[in-house]
Amino acid sequence: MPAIDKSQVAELLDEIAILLELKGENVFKSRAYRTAARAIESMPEDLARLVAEDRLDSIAGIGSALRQKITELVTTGRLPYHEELRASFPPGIFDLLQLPGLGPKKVKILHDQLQVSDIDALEAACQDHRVAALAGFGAKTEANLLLGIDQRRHYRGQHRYGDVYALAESLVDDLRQHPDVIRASVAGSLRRGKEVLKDLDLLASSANPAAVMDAFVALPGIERVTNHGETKSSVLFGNGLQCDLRVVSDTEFPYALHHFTGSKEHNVALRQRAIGQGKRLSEWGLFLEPERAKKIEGAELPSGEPTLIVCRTEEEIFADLGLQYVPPELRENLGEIEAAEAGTIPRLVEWTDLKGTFHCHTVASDGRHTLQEMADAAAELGLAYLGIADHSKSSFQANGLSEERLLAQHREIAALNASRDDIRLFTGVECDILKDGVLDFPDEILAACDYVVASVHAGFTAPEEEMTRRVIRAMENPYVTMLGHATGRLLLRREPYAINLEKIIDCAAETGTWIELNANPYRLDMDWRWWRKARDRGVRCVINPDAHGIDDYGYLRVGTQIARKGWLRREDVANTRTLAEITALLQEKRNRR
DNA sequence: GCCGTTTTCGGCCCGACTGTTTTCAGTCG
Repeated sequence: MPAIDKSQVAELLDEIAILLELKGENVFKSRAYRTAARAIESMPEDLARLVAEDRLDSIAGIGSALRQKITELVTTGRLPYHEELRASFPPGIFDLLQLPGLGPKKVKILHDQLQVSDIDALEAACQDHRVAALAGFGAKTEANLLLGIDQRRHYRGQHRYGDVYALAESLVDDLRQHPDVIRASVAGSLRRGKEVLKDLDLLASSANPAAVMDAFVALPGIERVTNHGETKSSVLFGNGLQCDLRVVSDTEFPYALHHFTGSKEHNVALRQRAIGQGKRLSEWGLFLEPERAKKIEGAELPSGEPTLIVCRTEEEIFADLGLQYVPPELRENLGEIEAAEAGTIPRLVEWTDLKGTFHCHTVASDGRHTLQEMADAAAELGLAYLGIADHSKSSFQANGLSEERLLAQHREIAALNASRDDIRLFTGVECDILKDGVLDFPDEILAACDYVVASVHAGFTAPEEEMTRRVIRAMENPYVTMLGHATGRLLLRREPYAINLEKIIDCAAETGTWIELNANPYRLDMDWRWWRKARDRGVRCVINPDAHGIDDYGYLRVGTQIARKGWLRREDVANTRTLAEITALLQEKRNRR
């Protein structure tokens, strides 16, 4: 039996918490399970050892009942208590909880009174107006639920970049290990760094495609093979992600890679350019077409059959077309071809350019790791500085810090800084922007921080004008260094709140406030479509992981690709600066008042 | 279900917002 790990235990405890809520149990009981889940997840010790030595209840939040259950789970791999709880509800009930406006209480009512056990049943009940007739529900709730169901359908079949790229990399690695594979790469929208994808496209070159295909469809983790051909196969993973692999000859590889990377709009524009030069570009090659060439004024008149213009790489394809190389992230036909022609494609920021980062949480608010652990992991990653930013007091749900706790954390940080020289910690706070744009802490507290992230965490439904005014007012506070997750969106889960980004960018330019590129894969906020404009207005970007644990530093890579997609260069991103430079930059921002 | 105790019970995290209600429950952050 494989050992069950901490995160699996935590996940199971969280599920028990949900089931208890659905049962209508004491809310503090379910909260106790959640607390225990967080405690297990974030404790440094080895779980199996703690169980073996019967020291579980030395952990705060774990008493005798949870000690017994966790011990049973870890030693036997099973927990009948959980299995019985789960068996008392239909599996579709968890989907219902995902709908906005539905919590455990209402789901319980729907389940008990209308026998609604999944999304489809809920939709039918709403359409029959059986839901509105229930006590505590009404016409508006019914309409909102239908809207939520609709939105969910719209999201179905789409995947977040952050949920896909690790799988994609391991698949490409697997392909490269195969003796018959010459070259392999991710293609499609993932390679372009799109924040949301419909499927995953892979490409390989080989002289023996059938062998590569056979190996591909047999890779672990594949749930179903939907297509298994000589040059193209499609498989389905457990999370519903479809993955296509195409295999071509190595000669065709660069053309195919360019073609399957897209975007369609970019490809169309590039093909038109080829035509203008008497050439033809497709997934199979770049050809010189004598018939086309003849029509071009002043062109030499070659004769005979179309001939392949041999390109070993994508770079050579662009070069033959008289263009600078266009990185995949820019291939959206949003001006990249014109820029490549003019030679003005910038050197885009790379994730190895990042020297440090900001906006990281600790156990002081809702993070999973201590200050020390967060610092150690960041140092190990090679970061020279780390900005801490736990929640401010209004974020009760996230255990936001009071003034006193914040200042205590500052002392802790000062002590850590004094004791080590491998990394420098900056004191900071993720300060809530309250209803009218007032910040959650007075200026003297903000002034005591090395930097401040200002974020909206409540009142999402305000009209655009009000929200914009609110955020602008916060940004006008000279102690605010950067704006956190500018639109509050959660990809494939929650739409952004209404806000006028044009005005926010203008305000950032005027006040020198940085705008965060929140690299959390659910957020990737501000959206890449706005960054080029922001950059041109002189607005500084800062790529932050919004880390709630040491594993979240990996988001920085995702965030950097989104920054690239927004045409950002190293100099546009504040945290590419060295420690000395960033220290000066923070000071410079403060001095603007 | 945990915790702490002036210890074996009683408190446990707060407040805005929404939609349902005429005073509040549920959801969300």
